[in-house]
Amino acid sequence: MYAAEPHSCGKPKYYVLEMLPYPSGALHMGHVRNYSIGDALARHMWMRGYNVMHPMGWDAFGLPAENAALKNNTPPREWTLSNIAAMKRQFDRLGMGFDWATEVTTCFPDYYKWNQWFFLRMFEKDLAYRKKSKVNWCPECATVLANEQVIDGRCWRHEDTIVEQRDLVQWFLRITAYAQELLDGLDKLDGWPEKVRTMQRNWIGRSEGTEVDFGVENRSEKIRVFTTRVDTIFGATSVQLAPEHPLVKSLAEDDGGLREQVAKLLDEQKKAREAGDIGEIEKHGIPTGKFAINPYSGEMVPIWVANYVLSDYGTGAIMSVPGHDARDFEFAKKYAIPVRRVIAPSDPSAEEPELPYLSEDGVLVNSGEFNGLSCHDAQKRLQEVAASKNFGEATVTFRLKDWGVSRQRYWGTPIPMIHCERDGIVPVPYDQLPVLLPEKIEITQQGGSPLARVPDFVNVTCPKCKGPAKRETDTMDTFVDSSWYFYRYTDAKNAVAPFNSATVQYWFPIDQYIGGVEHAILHLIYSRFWTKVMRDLGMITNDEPVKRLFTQGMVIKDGAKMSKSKGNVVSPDDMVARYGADAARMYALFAAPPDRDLDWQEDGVAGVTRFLGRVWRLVTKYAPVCRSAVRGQSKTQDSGAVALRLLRKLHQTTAKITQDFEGRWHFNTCVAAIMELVNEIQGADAQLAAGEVPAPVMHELLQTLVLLLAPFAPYLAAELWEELGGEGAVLRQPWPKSDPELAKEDEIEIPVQINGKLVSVIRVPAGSDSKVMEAAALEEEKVKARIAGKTLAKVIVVPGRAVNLVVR
RNA sequence: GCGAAAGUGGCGGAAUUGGCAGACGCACCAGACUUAGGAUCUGGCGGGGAAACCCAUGAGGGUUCGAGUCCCUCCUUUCGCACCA
Repeated sequence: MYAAEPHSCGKPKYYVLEMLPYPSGALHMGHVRNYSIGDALARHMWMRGYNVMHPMGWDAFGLPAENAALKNNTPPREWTLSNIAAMKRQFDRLGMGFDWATEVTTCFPDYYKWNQWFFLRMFEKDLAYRKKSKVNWCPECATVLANEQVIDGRCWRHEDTIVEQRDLVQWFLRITAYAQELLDGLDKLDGWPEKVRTMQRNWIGRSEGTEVDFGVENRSEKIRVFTTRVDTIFGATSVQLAPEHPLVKSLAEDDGGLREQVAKLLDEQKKAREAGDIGEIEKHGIPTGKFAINPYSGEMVPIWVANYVLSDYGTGAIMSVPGHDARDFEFAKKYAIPVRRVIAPSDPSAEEPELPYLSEDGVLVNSGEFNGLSCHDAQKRLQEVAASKNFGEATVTFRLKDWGVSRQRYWGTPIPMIHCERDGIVPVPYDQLPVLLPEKIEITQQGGSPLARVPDFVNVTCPKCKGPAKRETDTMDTFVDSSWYFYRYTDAKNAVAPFNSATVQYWFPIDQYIGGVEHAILHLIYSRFWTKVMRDLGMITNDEPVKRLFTQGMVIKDGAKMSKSKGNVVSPDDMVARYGADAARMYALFAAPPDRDLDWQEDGVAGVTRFLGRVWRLVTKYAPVCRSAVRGQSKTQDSGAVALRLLRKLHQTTAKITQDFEGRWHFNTCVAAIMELVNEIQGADAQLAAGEVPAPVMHELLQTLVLLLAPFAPYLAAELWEELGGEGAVLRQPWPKSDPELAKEDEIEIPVQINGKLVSVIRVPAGSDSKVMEAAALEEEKVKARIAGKTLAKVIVVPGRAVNLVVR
């Protein structure tokens, strides 16, 4: 019933997707909200006649399975699969219309085989590589984390655990190769929230500038600095090195005192990082006693080591220009380093602004042959000089780093690589994929990957030399799994390729993706990267995976995020048991607009249950009348005022909801509109009971009501559809159309203001022109009384809206 | 510190473009039905006032015939970024 149809079905396609859950064992309210939104949209689009893909799967690898294994002595696979089964039952109880035929479970070899396949392809393209590097280590996870998984110096899963820095050899994916394209692509993603695009822009962190080599007095080394303001280089009065800069190490070799002080600086830096406030660190520095040579001026400036210079941004060294940089100014004041003006206002008669002068609006002074150039021109000119004299160049620096994907854990995709003493790193041949994750192994949280202690797994034959070799024992970051899972849905059973390209081309890009904003720079940047890689491998033609992204708000309770420690967790199962799935879903849509946080109030759910009960009683009461309606019988001919009024409300409601699905997505007001409609029908109960509304009208009223309800309360809609004698499944019915003629009011209420203050309300025929409205307003008793004896200075009439009388 | 979003009854929230502030729901109050009601139905429900009316959308100013909505200043909350050179 929920399956997508073949491409040849002739219908337009619509791919609606919600982020797949981690199989923790139970859905939470955030899930209920997320999937209620997606499911309502899928059902609506289905009824609108689209070929809808609405799949679901499981992000099934990850550390919690290992923790559970340790705790309960259950193998991760078993734990994961039983969780999936339990959560699937929850989904079914909630009535979520997923197509389970295309279910994807990332911990199954038929899926992770393709992670390995992609890894090998990336290795061939030099997009996967191994290097020793400073990496983030979470002691709690006992594994490495990607930069994106470190938040304020803490682990994204353990917010109390400080991430350590370790030097390790790790596998990386070269996401930086796409940094510029990932950035440029954001401009075109106008279906994405601006917030998410901004977050990604900040994360990518593009910065244009210049790299310049400073010489070092009496040494052959150079200090390469990165600056965005090379135009201020004549104002550089010192050079500042990061404590971990290689030159610092070499200077400290024959200077024990320096070594000690640098160690202190490093320690401060580390502590600040751990406290999550590197921005607040008190600036500290040590003069090395050595001098650097400004390549433009030949000037000698002291070399310092400073705790605020980061080794992993830019070149790990900066030129310090206190006259034109706030931070350098602060530092220079503290250590009595000279401050020099090198930028003056363009207007020579203007007063010289106080230092530090940070603006780029000005001309160079005290800058030798470059005096008089504007900042902008000077930057260009200085870059040209540096390039021609071979001591520097224009560069672009990104904050984005390559994606470290090695994890020293068991429950993940094995990295398909072999270490051979003779041949080095040898990829596993494609025909030997998948590298299966061994089962029945002992899991511990210490001493590296658990896989390293499985001899059958580790010891292999080198594919090249056939000699003994060792398998890579790290597994992949689980964000690899979720970087391309939505492509697999389109062709989930494919045994010879990750997917069929033509099928993907039909379905992609995803028309609507729905999930939490917490993945704004994790999953959502990785999957954009993966899409670009697959495109460059010739597998797909789209540049971006997702056309429209929607980030729903959080579900909170009593003003706080639901959490076990706060004891304010509401269980979906409990809600379904007590109020029903329809009520729980509908409340999740009704209580707040989808993009805002939602405060879960149980009384509110009870209210929705009451409402659904009213609908049930109303529809079943008049179902016999509806069933007696003769097909094709005229609806409006012999209808009285009540019938026409109800039909009008019905068609207005239909128009409102239809319009909302097309973009605004204020489902809270859609539910409210349905409630209003029901209130109006119910308010006419006496007339209905007296038979004043003809059967064909009752038929249209109630059938349409049920259809409007179908995306929001699927169970009730299905049952009532049957009650009304409707044929086929509700989801197979065409979405109701609003007839503008029937929806039109014939008389409208117009507020009448005097000097902008509301005085009265008049009723005029719809479409009345200004003259008619003005006349009617002036005729109104209250208005008459108010303007008696005064001068009518001006009359403002907004047709169909308002009348305002300006009197003196 | 920088950037973004938000601030409306006792509560969640309505108010496409400036045009009746408080839709819809919750809670509460009153009534009906009832042996009973945590069921159902009907009505009320921003504040002041007997009423006519007046006041009210975080605070203060402005634009306008008219401002919850647009502009300026400030306050508060949430989120993101933060020695990024």
